[in-house]
Amino acid sequence: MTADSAVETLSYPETDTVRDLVDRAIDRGAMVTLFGRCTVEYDGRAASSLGPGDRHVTLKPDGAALVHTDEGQQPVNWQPPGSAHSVSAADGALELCSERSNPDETLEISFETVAHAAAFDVSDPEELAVTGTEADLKERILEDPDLVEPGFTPLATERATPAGAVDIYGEDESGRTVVVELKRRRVGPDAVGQLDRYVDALERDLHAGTAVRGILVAPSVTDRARQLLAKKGLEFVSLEPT
Amino acid sequence: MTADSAVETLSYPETDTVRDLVDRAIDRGAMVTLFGRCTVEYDGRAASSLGPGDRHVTLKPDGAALVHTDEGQQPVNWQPPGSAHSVSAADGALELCSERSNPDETLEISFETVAHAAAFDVSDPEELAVTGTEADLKERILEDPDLVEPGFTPLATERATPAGAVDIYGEDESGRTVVVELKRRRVGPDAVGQLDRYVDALERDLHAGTAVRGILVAPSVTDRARQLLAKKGLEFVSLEPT
DNA sequence: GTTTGAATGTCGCTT
DNA sequence: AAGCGACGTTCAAAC
Repeated sequence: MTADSAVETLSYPETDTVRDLVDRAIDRGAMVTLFGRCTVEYDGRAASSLGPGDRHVTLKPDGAALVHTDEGQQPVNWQPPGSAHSVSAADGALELCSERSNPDETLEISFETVAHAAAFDVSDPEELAVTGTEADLKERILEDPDLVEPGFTPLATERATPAGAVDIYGEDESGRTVVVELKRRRVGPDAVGQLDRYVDALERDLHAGTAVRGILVAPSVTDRARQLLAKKGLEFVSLEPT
Repeated sequence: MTADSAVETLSYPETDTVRDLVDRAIDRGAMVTLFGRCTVEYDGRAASSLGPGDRHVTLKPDGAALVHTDEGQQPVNWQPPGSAHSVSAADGALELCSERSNPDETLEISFETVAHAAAFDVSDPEELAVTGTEADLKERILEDPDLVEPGFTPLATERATPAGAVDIYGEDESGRTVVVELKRRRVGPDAVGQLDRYVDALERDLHAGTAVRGILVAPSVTDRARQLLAKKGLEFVSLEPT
């Protein structure tokens, strides 16, 4: 791939010209970006309408489409990967359409003016390596179970219960069954509910009369979550991710 | 704004040239996009490392930063709005840095090659109008409460309880208190837990002995959620958003 | 394909 | 600032 072939750009192009560029780029699996004044209509899981304004549009070769304004981390409109992009020129306006099924969703972008268009031939062999996730926290506890409490012995991870898979399943110093739910950050009531369902499911699953301890491991909890923990007879251990 | 001033672009620029363009664009509140071979390091709530590859980078005037590969709807790396962008040229490589505090987070992008750079002056006065949301579902039920059940009378929305605000609070035909939790799509156990907390909180809040009915309104429920509903003595009404 | 829960979730609203 | 819940959440893994 030569430098010249990797990027194709147009500034304030004729509609037919940019249509051709976009069409060819989609065909060869390039990434397309457009900037200009446009309107956007979406219909699918919900429906939305966006009046005229300057936006940045990205069409990815995997079928994803993104419409970004000058504000916000999230696109104002989008289409998920797997959608089919198409382009046309009607009445001097550039029209982009991205459709998918299951669920049926359509995104239509109509450009009044295209200020800039570009096609990029992308090559990205690298995987993102993330640390500091819940999975990391789990590994840390498995290496040093005393972080939960002295004498804690992990017996299984992702142990199945009727209420779903438990993060860490084990027993305490005196042999009582312990369920540990991990969260990498401060938790609210939802996580307590999750832990409670696991404890409940295990108490039913095991022999009657078996008391199961539930321990929530997280950096901290909200007030409501703390109350809910107390009410449910569950415990909390404060532990920061590395 | 003239057509010529709205967009500035460079293809395979010298490092110093693109640094100046980016610097000026950040200063004047323009949106910047770059495409080229780069590495990305993030450190903050988590930490990540991304080896060399072709990516598309966006710097927004509100402080958001986005790094997109050729795949996926979500950026591979990013920085939220409110971050401070800076650019420098070191050893012939273009370096972008986006930092924020609270929490402290840093995103560093190092370009081996910049294939394309652009600065866009954005103007977007329009608000996005979305329909088909939970708020729409609520309005629909308030207009026609029989959708929940014949004889249902809404008394309040967002009624405060110790467990949070209830979507719709009302009473049934026979005067029993009813709590309605709305979901615009198929729900899992979390929504049942939420409804249960509201019912529980209201039964404590009202005079002792007052039975409170809890009704989950959603298109459908998962198996686990249905079991949890039954166990908690809660009800379910199937209702699709328009 | 459905279900489940994590996420650097993000976003908006209320306290 | 913190808490809480919605979101066209998206995403990946398990079933």
